[in-house]
Amino acid sequence: MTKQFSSVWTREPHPPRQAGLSREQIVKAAQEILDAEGLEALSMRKLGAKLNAGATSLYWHVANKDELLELVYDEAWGAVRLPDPDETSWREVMTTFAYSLQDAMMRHPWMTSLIGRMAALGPNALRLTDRLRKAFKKAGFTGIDVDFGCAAIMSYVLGYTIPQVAWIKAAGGDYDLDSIVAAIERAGADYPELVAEYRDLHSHDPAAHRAMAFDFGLLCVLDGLESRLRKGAGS
Amino acid sequence: MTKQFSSVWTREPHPPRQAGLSREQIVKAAQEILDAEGLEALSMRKLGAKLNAGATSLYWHVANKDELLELVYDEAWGAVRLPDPDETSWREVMTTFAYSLQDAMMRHPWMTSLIGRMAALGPNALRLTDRLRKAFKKAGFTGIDVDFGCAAIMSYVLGYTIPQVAWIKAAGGDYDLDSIVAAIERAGADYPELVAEYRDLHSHDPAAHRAMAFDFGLLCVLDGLESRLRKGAGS
DNA sequence: GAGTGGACTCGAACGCTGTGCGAGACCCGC
DNA sequence: GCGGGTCTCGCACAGCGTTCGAGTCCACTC
Repeated sequence: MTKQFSSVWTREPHPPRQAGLSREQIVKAAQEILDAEGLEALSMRKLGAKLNAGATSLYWHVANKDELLELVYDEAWGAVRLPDPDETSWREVMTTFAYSLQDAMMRHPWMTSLIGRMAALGPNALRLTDRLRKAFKKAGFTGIDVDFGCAAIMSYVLGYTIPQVAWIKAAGGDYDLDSIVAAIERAGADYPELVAEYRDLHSHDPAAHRAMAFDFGLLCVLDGLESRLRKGAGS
Repeated sequence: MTKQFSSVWTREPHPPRQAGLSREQIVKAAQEILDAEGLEALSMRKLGAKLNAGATSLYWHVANKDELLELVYDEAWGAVRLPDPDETSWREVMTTFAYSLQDAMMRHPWMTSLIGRMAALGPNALRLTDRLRKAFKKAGFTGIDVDFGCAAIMSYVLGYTIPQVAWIKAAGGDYDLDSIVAAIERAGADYPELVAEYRDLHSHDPAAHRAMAFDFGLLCVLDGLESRLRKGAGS
């Protein structure tokens, strides 16, 4: 940023405190650091510096780092889409939801580290579960089966994506297939068959393979849910 | 610890170096700390103290803390059971595997924090995936469906258990239902319906509910897999 | 205009972390 | 006795989250 001729003497009334610090601003900056550099790179000092503020100033707006993480975490949950079940078929709603959730986790890899550490109890997360439950009810599930259904599809998507993201991280962040395969080869000398199949598997487009594998399991879950729906048990 | 009359002069030949430090010993002690106090409580200094050694002595046997965590992590994977597919039905093998994996994660809650952070490439983890693949082949899956099947069941179990463990942690480690419900009530004032259902849901035995929900999703996945097996596609 | 009180910022400091470094201790084969 | 490899560890460094208390600024009231 080029500086005009202006100094302490000629500046406008309120330049340093430009609207001050706000909670939303802090959360937004934190998310940017997290997305760009990962969970371990986020420190209060760095975050303060990014906002042209002292590290300890943040503690006026946020109780501590954990609370800050909860805020960013819930913000990320807010990006997950779940179509209106009144306008779309049940399976389509769930499919869109599943892909949207996976997408959010891929775009914010730090989420996967938080899922195992703190419960998602923020307003966005609650809104999402509420809407997910409504979608299941709309589809015809009743009683405790609503819970079970929500848990089933949620579990699958999380469980598929979390290790996936861990692998991407382990490979250096850019899904470098060669290094993954190399690591497996180095570690798995005792299982030549497994190594060979892995190598064969990943010689094709990895993104396409990932999408197919995700879809396969998703269809399994949805088929399983649908057959239970048709049996119409309802605890 | 009370000290006998003994000093530098009267001690026996090799008292301090009592068999020295070993990698296995370190990993074992680390696992004990992790199980008892959680991931964040593990520090190199504390681990050294537990072994009556200096913190930096550990670095002779282990490259750094991350490598140490990989070792303990893989050790935990080694505890997961997968029955011999020659002696048991396919679905039973998978069910036992699923419950054993869930059990391992429940007993070592720190695992859930590591799954999203590092890939499971240790010998125990590789052996397990190798055996899982063999079980799927034995069941009749072929080609790429073997991978897809492994991913599907693995994903479901991980995805179900990881948030579950996070909730237990959030509730203070002892699955204190009241505090979970209270937290939801506090956070979810906008979704009275959801809160009411949660409260109703958890008023019964939580462990039983957890088992039922887990089983429900597991059956969905297994049914979905089985129907695909019968169709006998095989990419 | 002077004064007061709340909102907000921030530098210094504390106790903690992982880890590099170099000095030392111990034991074995010469 | 004497290297030399194996192993231990105290010191130090940079960084962390967080507390505390002093200080700045703004809006308001006399």
